[in-house]
Formats: sequence, structure tokens, C-alpha cells
Amino acid sequence: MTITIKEVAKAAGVAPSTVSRVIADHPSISEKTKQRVRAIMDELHYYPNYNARQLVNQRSKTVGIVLPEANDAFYQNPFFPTALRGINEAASRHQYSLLLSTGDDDISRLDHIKKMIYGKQVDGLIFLYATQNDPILSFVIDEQFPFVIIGNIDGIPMNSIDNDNIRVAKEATEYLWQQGYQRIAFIGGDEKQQFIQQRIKGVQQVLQVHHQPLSDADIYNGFPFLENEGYHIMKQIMKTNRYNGLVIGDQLVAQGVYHAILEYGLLNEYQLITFKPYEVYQNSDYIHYPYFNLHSQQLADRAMEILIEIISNKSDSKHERFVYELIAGDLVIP
Amino acid sequence: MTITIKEVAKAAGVAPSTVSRVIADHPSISEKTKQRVRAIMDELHYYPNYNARQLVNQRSKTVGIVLPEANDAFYQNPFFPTALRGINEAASRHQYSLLLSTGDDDISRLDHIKKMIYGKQVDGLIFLYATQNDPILSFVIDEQFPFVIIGNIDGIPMNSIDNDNIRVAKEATEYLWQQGYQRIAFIGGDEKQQFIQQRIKGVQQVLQVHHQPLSDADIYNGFPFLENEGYHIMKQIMKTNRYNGLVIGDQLVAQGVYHAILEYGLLNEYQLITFKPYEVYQNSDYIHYPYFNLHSQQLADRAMEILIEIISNKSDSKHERFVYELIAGDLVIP
DNA sequence: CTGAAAGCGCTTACAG
DNA sequence: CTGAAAGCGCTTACAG
Repeated sequence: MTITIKEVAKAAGVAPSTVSRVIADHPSISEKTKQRVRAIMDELHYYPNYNARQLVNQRSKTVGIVLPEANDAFYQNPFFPTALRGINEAASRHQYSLLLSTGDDDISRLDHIKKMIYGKQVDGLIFLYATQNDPILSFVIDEQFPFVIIGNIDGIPMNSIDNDNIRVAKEATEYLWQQGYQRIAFIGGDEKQQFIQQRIKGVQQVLQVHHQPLSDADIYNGFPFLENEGYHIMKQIMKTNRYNGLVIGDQLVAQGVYHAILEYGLLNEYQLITFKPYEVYQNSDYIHYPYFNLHSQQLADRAMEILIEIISNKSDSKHERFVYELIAGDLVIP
Repeated sequence: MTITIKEVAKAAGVAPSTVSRVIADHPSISEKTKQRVRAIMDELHYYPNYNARQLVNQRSKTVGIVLPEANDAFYQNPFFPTALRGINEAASRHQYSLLLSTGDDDISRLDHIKKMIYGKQVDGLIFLYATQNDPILSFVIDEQFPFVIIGNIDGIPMNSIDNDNIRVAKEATEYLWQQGYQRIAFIGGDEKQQFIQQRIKGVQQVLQVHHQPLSDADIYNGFPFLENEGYHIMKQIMKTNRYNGLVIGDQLVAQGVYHAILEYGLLNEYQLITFKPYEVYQNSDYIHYPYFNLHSQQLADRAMEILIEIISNKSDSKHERFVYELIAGDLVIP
């Protein structure tokens, strides 16, 4: 049998409402009563029923994590678990629960999100991806439901957190340039991802300054962020002998590229630089190439913090106000 | 204002109980009424409140995912997102929700799990790790709360799903042996993980048969499952020149090992073989070394299926009965 | 400082 | 085939 507030009340010789107030640490209850009730609660192993609490409170203290349509590139990218870790930490700090979205296709995913929201299961959402024309995103914007997106979408105001992708790409490009690698290509992947567009922009801006504009032919896109894609692209590139500096938009792709270079023994011909969600090999000589640490864990942690802030402040103003935070990246040099 | 069963009832000219029965597709309600009520539900965009439903039903149709204490080796290992994907798919198929456990240390993790269970937030749990003397595991065993563990723990009966680690390790070892690589070492990592012990056993069994037993000195353990650990171990090993075949217990470690070999140009000296959660590079020549595909996604999918089965059949028998499933691994050869 | 009562939005015997 | 009523386990005005 499960212990409810009633049992505790009876055992403590008080009313259920008093027990409820003790749980909430309500100031109007005397210390003596509080202590007595708490002792009973411990003794009886009382735990509040969240369903009842959430029903009456009309809020759940839980956040939904919105995943994209299932695909290898997302699930294999270290960004995903790293972000989850950050969200998890922040959730734990604030005693929030985390509900995962499910569903393969757009229909079932949207359906699940609607159930979560209308069913009062979540107070807010965190999007772990940012793609244009996403039906779920459109839906929550319409509904004005609280959410934070990791990444950004041009032209639509929303709460978001992101890396300063233009900036890190600029710094990356400048680094190659300063090192003397001045025949530069950008290897991206999925060009529909905003961050790829932004990183391209960064590279372009720097090369513009150096009067050596990046042409469209120097931008490699149109493939998923996977190691073997980078590997094959690089095998093509090596044939041309056109570049010596490579800015690579994704770290898995970079790994494939690096493998190709290593296999062909051309480490001295190419310098590559990429972007990673965390610092991979501290204090180790196992480092192959420079990269920017994007601190994805902290990024996601902040996403959660921002969301909680938004949920808590809700309804206190008529005008719209959005949070847009940028997380800096650090250059890590072998 | 949110639409409840009452509003629907009023609009349809029926009682709330009738609406409830329509939602449940209760056979005693006439088709006419059902259709009328459903039309109204659509029109009004009615969505059931899950908190109310779960409160009265005393079950949540949600499963808790139990994560280990936060550490790099877990979050960086591709097993984690792969397993999550499998669980997610099965959850979606069965209309189950997924709640993530949170907390850094053992205390706060156990605390959260207790809240989940006693607070009636979850009907069952899936453990994404299997370590001896885990306080959460002990707790749920004591409570007889439904759970499935991915992996296994010797000597304690519980519902579990796992790869046949001894078998894949045997096959891996036999493969090396047949290829002529007969000076064999095992590179593990975290020897407290059951699957490492099992894989060691597999290697030992095969070498025993070939009258060339694996000595303790040929087993490398005592480090986390990370690339640079494999890299450094391998650099040590290469100095000794004692082996030509390497069975590597974890794929991240294997990657580090491979890098070391590649850097030193010793690809012809060593043959390695490892175990991966998914098939990495289908139809591609970007494959470095043979490995066993452990099908972690399907494994986790099955974990969820088994759990749902257990939850549904609960209380129908007095005697204890546990499910123990093994997923086969496939050798993938470059 | 504490209690009795109403209500959150559902479901499910019990009647009819 | 359908409805009125009780109840799931909480919280929170309203009294006192």
C-alpha cells in the first residue's frame, strides 16, 4: 500500500492540508508541527504523488527534449550525448525532470509533442537541432509555448543559444592563414544546417580580407556528417592538389578527412582545423590537428537554465522578449 | 482556456463519463455517439490531461532511463546514443514516454529514482549500464520494481539483455588466429565492467584450445574507455614487439590503438579486432579493421520491448520469472 | 497557526 | 447504451 498525505496526517494527528503545507515548507506552520510531521514522513517513507501534484499545480517541473527525425548523422555525432549531459546536469540542479520526445517521422513527432504540451506533461521544450521549416518549431512558435533552441534560425525571433559560428570560423581561417596555409577549402556537409552556413560566412569574410575570396568550388557540401563522407571527399580533394588548408565544419567529417590524409602519408601537405563539442585530449600528445572547443555541454546547460528562467517569469509582461546567448569557442592547438 | 472532458461532454450533449469511454473506445458506447463525440473532440482540439489520467489509472505508461554517474567514458561512447535511439523507437511504437534519470553522485541519483518510482512517474526502468554493487540496482531489486538491465551481473537474477560477449570474443580471437596472428593480447579498459570480464574469458577459452594460454600480462586494463588511453597503451605495446594480434574490448580504445599503429606505420605488423555498437561504414572502403557489430540499437529496442511485456504481465504469478536475452554479434570484415 | 472543503481532470464501478 | 457519483492524491483559498 502506498503512503499518502492522509496517512501521514492521521499518524501525526493533523489535517492533510497541514501536511501539504509542511511539504511546501509554508511559513505559517509552526516549527514544532513541521518537525513532527517530517519525522512521520520519514518514518512512513512518504513520497508525494507527482501526478496529483502536477494535476493541481497545473505545471510539471519537467522539460521536454525535442529530438530530430532519427538519422545516423545526429545519433552518431558526439554533440548529442554531450548536450544531453549538460541538460541533465542543469535539470538535476533545479530538480527538473526530463522527458524525451519520440517518433520517427514528422507526423508522429509532432503528435507526441502536442500530447506532451496539451497533456500538461512539460512546462517547456529544448530543441536539440535547428532546421528551417520544422513543423514542430512552427507549432510551438504559434502556440507561444516556452522553448529554447540550440542553434539558430535566421529571421525568426526565438529563445536560442548557440556558438558564435561566424567568429570561430573566422578565427579558424585566420589561424590557418597565419600558419602559412593559404590555399583554403571549406568542407561542410549538410548545408541546410544553419551553423554550416555561418561557418562558411566566417571563412569567406577572412579570405575576403586577404583578397583571396572563397569560391563556390572551394566549398564542399551535400553529404551527412559522417566519417566516411569526409574520408571520400578528401580522397577526391587530394587528387587535385589545390589546397593546403582545410576548415572542416564537423568533427566526424574531420576525422574521416584526417584518416585519408594519414593513410596517404600527406600529413605535411595539409593542415586541417575543425570544431568539437568538448576538449578531447587534455594533456596528451594524442592530438592530431587544431580545433575549436565549442563547449557543447555548457551550451546545453545554459539552454536549460534559460528555459527555466523563461518558464518561471512567464506572463509577467505584455511585450515579447527573447534571449539569445552566444557561447565562445576556444582554440585548442596540438 | 484548456478544453477538458467536461467541455466536450457539454458540446456533445453527453455526460463526461461517456466522453471518457469514447476516448477509451469502450465497446458499450454506440458508434453514433462515438462518432459525434470524436467530431467534437477534434473540433475543440481536445487533448487528455495526462496527470489526471495517470493519477486515476495509477500507471504512467512511461519508462525511466537510468544513466550512470556522469563520466566522459560513458557519454563519449557511441553505445549511449545508439541505445537511446533503440529505446526511443520502441517507446514510440508502443506509445510510451521516456523519462531520463538525473543526478551526478550516487545519492542524488538514487534520490531521483525513488521520486520517480514512489511518485508514480514511471512504470519501469531501463538500466543503461551494469556495474556491481550499484545502489540503485540494489534498491529496485529490493523493491521488486520492474526493470531491464542492458548488460548483466553475475549471480543475481534479473531481467536483462546483453550481447553474447564470451561468444563474440571467442569468434574474434579465432579469427585472428586463423589469419595467422597468434601472438595475442587483450586490451580492455574498465575491468569492473562485466562485459570486459566476459570478453577476456572468450579470448582465454580460444587460446586455451590452441595451447597458448593468455597470461595476465597479456591483459591490459585499468583505464577508462577513451581513445587516447588506447593510443598510449599501444605506444607502450609497440615497444615490446610481443604481439601481432590484438583483441580490443572497446571501440573508442580501438580507435586510439589504430591511430598509434597508423602513426608508426606498423599496419602490417598488427591485426586488431574490436566490437562496435553499429555497422559503421557499409559499402565503403573506409574500413580499417575487422569488428563485431553488436547491434546496440536493436539490443536497446528489445530491452524496451521486454520491459513493456513485464509491466503488462505484472502480478499474474507468484513465482519469479526472469527474462535473459542474448543478441548475436556479426563479424564485419574490411 | 491549523482545519474543512472544494477542486484539478480524469476513470470506473454501480444503476438504470 | 448512458449517466450520476465517488475517488485518485494532492493544493489552496477561506474560516477560525
